[in-house]
Amino acid sequence: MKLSPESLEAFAHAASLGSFSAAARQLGKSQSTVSEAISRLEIDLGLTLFDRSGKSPVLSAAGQALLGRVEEVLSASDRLQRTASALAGGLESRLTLVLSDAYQSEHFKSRIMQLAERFPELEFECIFAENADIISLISSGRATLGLLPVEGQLLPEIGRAPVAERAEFAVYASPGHPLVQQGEIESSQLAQWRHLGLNTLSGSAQGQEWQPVSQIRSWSAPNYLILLDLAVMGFGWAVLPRWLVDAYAADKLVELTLPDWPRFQALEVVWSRKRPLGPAGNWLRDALASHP
Amino acid sequence: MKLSPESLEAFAHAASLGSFSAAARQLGKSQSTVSEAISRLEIDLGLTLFDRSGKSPVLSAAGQALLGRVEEVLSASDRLQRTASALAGGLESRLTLVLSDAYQSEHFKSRIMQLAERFPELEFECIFAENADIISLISSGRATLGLLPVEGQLLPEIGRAPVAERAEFAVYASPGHPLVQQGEIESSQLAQWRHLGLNTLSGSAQGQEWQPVSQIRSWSAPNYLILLDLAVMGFGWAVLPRWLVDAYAADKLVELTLPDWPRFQALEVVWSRKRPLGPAGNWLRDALASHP
DNA sequence: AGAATCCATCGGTAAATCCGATATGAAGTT
DNA sequence: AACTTCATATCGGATTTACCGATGGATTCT
Repeated sequence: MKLSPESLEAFAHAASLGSFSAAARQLGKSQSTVSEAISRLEIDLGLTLFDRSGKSPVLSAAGQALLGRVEEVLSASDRLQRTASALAGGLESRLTLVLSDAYQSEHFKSRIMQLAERFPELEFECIFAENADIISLISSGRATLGLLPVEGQLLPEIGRAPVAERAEFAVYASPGHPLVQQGEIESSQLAQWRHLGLNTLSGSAQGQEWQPVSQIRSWSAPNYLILLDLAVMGFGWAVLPRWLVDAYAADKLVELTLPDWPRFQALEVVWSRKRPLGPAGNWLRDALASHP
Repeated sequence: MKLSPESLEAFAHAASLGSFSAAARQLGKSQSTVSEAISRLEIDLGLTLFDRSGKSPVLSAAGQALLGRVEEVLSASDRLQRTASALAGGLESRLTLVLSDAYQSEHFKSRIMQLAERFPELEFECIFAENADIISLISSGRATLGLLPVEGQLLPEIGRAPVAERAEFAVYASPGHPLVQQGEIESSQLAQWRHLGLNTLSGSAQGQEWQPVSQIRSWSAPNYLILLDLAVMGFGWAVLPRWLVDAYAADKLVELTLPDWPRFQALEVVWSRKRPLGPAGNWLRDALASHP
C-alpha cells in the first residue's frame, strides 16, 4: 500500500493548524482536496486521525502518535529534494580530503566548519596519509583534495597551490633516550642513533629530503601518530609535528635542541587536473590557500 | 514538486538489483512501468540517476549520493505504516508508567526490556512519583499504570494487583548524626530527632502509616532521592529504600539498627478501571505481577 | 434566529500510473 | 558476420488518482 505525499502533507498541515480549510489555503489547494486527502489517508491506515465532532477537527490519540512519523517522512523527503537540487546545481556528490598529520590549526578547523555551513548537502570524507601516498590517492581519484608539506617534483597532472600557514617540526626523543641526557647536540650526533621515519605504500617515495639522516638502520611507520608512539616507547628519535606532540605526548617526549631546529615547513594544497574540482572543492582549495 | 513513492521504490529496487526488469519482477509490475517511473524521477530531480550506456544500468555518482536519502524516505514511510498497523491492531498509542523510587530490581528492568521488544511501535513514558501522587496520576489519566508500595484504602475505580517482589526499607542517617554514635537504638528514641519523610502534591496523603513517628517537626520532600540528599546532609533520619542508598549514597549514610528494621514492603500495580488497558498495558501489568 | 465557518460529498476534468506490444541496443555465441 | 539473449525506451490505451467548484449539513458566535 502506498501513502501519497499529498495525503501526508495535508495531514501534517491540518494537524498543525487544527483546520482542514486553513491547511488547504496554506497548500494552495481547495478545501475538498484536503478533506479527501485526509480521509483517503485514514482509509489507507485503517485509523481515525481526527475527531470531527466539533467545529474544527481535533487530533485523535492515534493521530497524535502518527503525526511524528509522518513528519519524519516529510522531512526525509525534503532532505532528498534539497540534496538533489544541490547536485543538480553542480555540487559534487562527495568531497574527499586527504590530510597529512603534519599540520593542524584553528584556521584549518574553522575552514572545515565553514565548508559544512556553506555546503550542507555535501558528503564530506576525510582520510589521512603522508607524502607520496597523498599524491597517489589524488592522482588515482580516491581523494579530491590533498594537504601536505611541499614536495619537490610532482607529476604535471597534479595542480598545487601554496598554503599561507606553515607546519612546525622538531626533533623529539623519549625522556629516557641517551640523546636527551646530553645537553646541546650536533646534527651529526643524531646519526649514531636509530631514526624513526615515515614510509609510504607508494614505492617511489623517500619522504622529505630535509630530514636528518641516520647511519643506523632506521625504523619506519606510515604515519606520524605511530611514529610518535615508537618515539614514546624509546625506540629512537623522530622528526614530528609540534602540534601532534603537544596534543598527544606533551609529557612523554623531549624536544632535542639542535642547530637549525625546529623548522617551519611550507604546505600546499594539491588536486588532480584530470578531474576538475566542483564548487565545494574549489571553495575549499581557495579557503585553505587564503590567509587566516 | 512531489516525489511519488512509486518512483522512489522503483529507484531503490533498481539500484540494489542493478536492473530495471529485475526490479519490475520484484515489485510485481511491468518493466515499462519501472523504466518510466525512474525516468520520471530523473526529470523531477533534474539529474541522471543511472548510466545506461552498458547492457545493464549503473548508478551515476548523483544516483549513489541520492540512494541513501531515498532509502531514508522509504524507511520512514515504512515505520509510519508499521506504527499505523500496530495502532489499527488495537495497540494503545502510548503507555505511561508511574513509578515509586521505593523499588527497583533486575526483574523489573528485564520486564521493561521485554516490553520494548514485544511492542516495538509503542510510545513508552516513565514518570516518578510517590504514594498518593501515583494514585492521583492514575485516576486523572495522566498515567496508565503505577507501581508502588501497597496502600490501605483506595478508590474503587483503581484496579490493583500484587507484585511478587518486595521493596526493602531501612532507617538511615548520616555518619555524623547523633543517633549513629549510640549503638543499639529503641524505636522510641527516633522520636527525639528530626524525621525526613515524603510529602505529596495530592492533599489527602499521609504516606505510609508504618513509618516511625517523630515528635519533632519533620521535614519532607516529594521523592526519596531528595530525602536521601537531606539525610546525607545530616538534617535527620529517614526511612529509605535500600537499593537507592546502595546505589547513590553507599558510603554517605549509615543504617540504624532498630528492632523490626529493616522491613520488607509489599508492592502492587495499579491502574484505572475507567480507562481499560490496551494490550501493552495488560501485558506489562501481568508481567510485573508474575514471579521473576 | 441568522451569519459565518467548517467539513463531507458529488460530478466532472486533467494528469498520473500502469500495462502490453514493439523498437532498439549491448554482450556473448556460433 | 549473423544470431541469440536479455536488457531498456517508447507508444497507445485503460484505469486510477488528484483536483476543483458547487452544494448541503453541522457547529459556534452574535
